[in-house]
Amino acid sequence: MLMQASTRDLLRAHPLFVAFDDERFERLTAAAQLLELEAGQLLFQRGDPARAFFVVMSGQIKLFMQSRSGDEKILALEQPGQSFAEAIMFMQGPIYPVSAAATEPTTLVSMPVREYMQALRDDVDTCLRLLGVLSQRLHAHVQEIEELTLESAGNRLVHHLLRRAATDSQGRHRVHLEETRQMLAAQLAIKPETLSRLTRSLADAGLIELDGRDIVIPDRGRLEAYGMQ
Amino acid sequence: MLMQASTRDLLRAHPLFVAFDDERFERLTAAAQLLELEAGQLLFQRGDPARAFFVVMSGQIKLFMQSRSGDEKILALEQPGQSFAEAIMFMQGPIYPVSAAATEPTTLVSMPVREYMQALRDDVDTCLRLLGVLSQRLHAHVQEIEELTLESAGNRLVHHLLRRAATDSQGRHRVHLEETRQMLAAQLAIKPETLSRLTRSLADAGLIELDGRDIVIPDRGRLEAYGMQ
DNA sequence: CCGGTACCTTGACCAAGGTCAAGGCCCCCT
DNA sequence: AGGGGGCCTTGACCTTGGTCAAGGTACCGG
Repeated sequence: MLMQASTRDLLRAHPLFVAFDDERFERLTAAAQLLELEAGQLLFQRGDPARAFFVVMSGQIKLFMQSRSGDEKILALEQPGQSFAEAIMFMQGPIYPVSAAATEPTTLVSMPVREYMQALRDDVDTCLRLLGVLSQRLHAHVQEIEELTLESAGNRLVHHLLRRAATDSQGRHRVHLEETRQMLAAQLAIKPETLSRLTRSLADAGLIELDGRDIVIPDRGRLEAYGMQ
Repeated sequence: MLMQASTRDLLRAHPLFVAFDDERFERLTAAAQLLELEAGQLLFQRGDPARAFFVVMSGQIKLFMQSRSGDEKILALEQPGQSFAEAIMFMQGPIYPVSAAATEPTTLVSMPVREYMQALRDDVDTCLRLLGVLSQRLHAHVQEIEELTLESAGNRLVHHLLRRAATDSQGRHRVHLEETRQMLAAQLAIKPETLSRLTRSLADAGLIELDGRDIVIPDRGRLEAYGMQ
């Protein structure tokens, strides 16, 4: 694999590679491939035979599923430094269970399962890290199931905003939306129209302020209280 | 831990223990505890500090979550031979993310995380099996998220029935419900009233036949076709 | 055999969120 | 500056599934 130093460093620091010794890391990068995707390009589709997992180097990957009628649910947006589809290594029928596409020009490393599994067998430390990664993902999914079944669309939006909020230069809580509203709706499993109505009613109640691609939270405590009922 | 031979055999054969050598297995069973729960008894609650995971020996454990208003969603029903809550071993804040209760008189083995983790560190084979277990669970959850967001309640019921259907003595596809209708509803994340209406309309359409605690599927292909739209 | 209790079913009504259609806004492109 | 396209918003209406209340049914203990 041809690789810039920055790419190599990002991969080297990843939990699934950091514990390997240099020799094994070299062997793995030699087996890996560097992929470049254009905005919108499909990486794999649900049902495709799975022979590799991936680490994002730059750009963004959308993991999603589609209903027969074309509705889309976004399971995750993977950012630089994050890996995805590692779990397919341990499945009996190695098939991607969801689809993946780039949302913008994206570079990623494709790591073949065969080679990585060989390395894993000799490295308990990396096994344990991988267990940590999968456990975290499992927990996130359990939480998502909980919200989907027990919370209203409005509460899901509020929790999502609170989770993503960062403190800006003026010390205010703020969510910067890189993605379109449609994509945010697809993450929350609602329609864009509903998202629009929900943000409006939160704004009308003074719980959030809309500022272009940003959403400002003037009083975090008040929004949290609202999300609790 | 006091243990009958049958209990010991069931544990010995479990994926998370089968690969250990006898000495290590002895040390682990010595550290484990055998628990007896009555029907309805709570094992742990969401948020409790997590210091052990569990293997069901007999009976049944319900993993569930509750909304503030008391609605219940059942995440899984764990049967004899199945383990649960292993993932808490690898979480930063070791806390159970869901609640667990026995649905009937139940015996289970409580395995302390500390001891098991030590054993894991020396046994790549078991690490890999554990990765397999978690991957499968992850996949199941992804599928559940997909059904919750992209399928109607009716389709979820149909898929659930098709997944559980076994061939009976007359060669007919049949689902035997050990649980109450309310519990089935809580697994599907719908209300008992809705479940009742859905089974009725499937029965009226001749797609299923109700037979006490059993549901018979006279024509599997026809039900599958229905579930596809 | 009777009565109680919990579970299940049914009906009438309601609410959350989806659908469809129209219009507005923003941004890019020339 | 003008025009076009995609995105977002809004409004009117509809559908799905939930809510509430009233029976019905099955099983259990006496």
